Amino acid sequence: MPQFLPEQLEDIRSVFSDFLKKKNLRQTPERFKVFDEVYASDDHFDADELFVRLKAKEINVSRATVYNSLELLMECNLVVRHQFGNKQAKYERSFRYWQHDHLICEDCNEIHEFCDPRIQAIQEMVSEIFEFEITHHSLQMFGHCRRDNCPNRH
Amino acid sequence: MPQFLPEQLEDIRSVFSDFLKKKNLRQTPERFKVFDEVYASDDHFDADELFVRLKAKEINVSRATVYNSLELLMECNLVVRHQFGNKQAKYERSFRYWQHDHLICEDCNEIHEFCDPRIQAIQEMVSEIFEFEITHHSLQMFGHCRRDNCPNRH
DNA sequence: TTACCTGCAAACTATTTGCAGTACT
DNA sequence: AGTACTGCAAATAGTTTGCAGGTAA
Repeated sequence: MPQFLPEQLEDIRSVFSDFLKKKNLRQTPERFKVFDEVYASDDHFDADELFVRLKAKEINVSRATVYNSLELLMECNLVVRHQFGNKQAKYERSFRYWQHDHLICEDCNEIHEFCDPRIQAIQEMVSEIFEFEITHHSLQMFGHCRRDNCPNRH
Repeated sequence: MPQFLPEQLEDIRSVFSDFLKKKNLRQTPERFKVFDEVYASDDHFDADELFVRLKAKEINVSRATVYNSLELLMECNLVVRHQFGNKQAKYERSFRYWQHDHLICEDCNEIHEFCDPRIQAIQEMVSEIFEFEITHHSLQMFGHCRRDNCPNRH
């Protein structure tokens, strides 16, 4: 996932800001601290990781507020949540980074991203056959990477 | 998913039985009660649902044993577990019913199954590109069905 | 000023674990 | 007979909720 330039970040920040305004929600510093931390990271993280990262920077935002803010960021499509099979949800920023799926090594939990247009085609076909309006999908492939230093290597 | 004939069921039951024997695990009545209930149902259920179904038939098996037995049934490929985004896992029987994916209505939670060979092709390509040995995948499509009586219809 | 928001801790939900007694093999 | 298994209840993990202040608008 690419890193954003400062001015792009400013634009994305205002997407969040506008969303809050439109919904008559408050622009609290905590919400923007969560936003900043999310958009400073370019990986997949869980809610607690985000909480810890903030704490490490001596930014004190409660866990409850982290969850609340992630929820809002998901509502305005700046964050997506994934359920990779473990019990805790993983999040990632998603501004202009819609369609991609995940490949996960079950030995070292490394996550790779891929994108294949055939998935879109399958989606359209399934949509037609079942007469569904499909809004999104979730595809993960699991297996074993072949890195030499992968722990518990298969 | 098809229902099984009594003699097929007997064969599948012996797959479980043989598995337990090979692993030096005990053939307890509780384990077979769980097996029977799983193979009597042709839908997607969670652990608690199975527990309740057994209870309704006055078959008393503890929740802990339900989880334990489902784990064993997964080990011998008679059951698969799915994480559909909600926090509780869904299970379904999987004897000779390997490759299929799921389409889920977010309004009524109805689950449909589909199968598309292109997914296999994508899997092979991803496997090659990332040098992974892919063991399995998990694909769900989410959306809105168009049934008239779908609650909270979109 | 006035709700909405935050932080805290308690509640909750799904699942796992520890332990004493039970029952396969 | 011996040890794995069961049921129960308590522990755990991730997330949500209730409530008493705090604060954006």
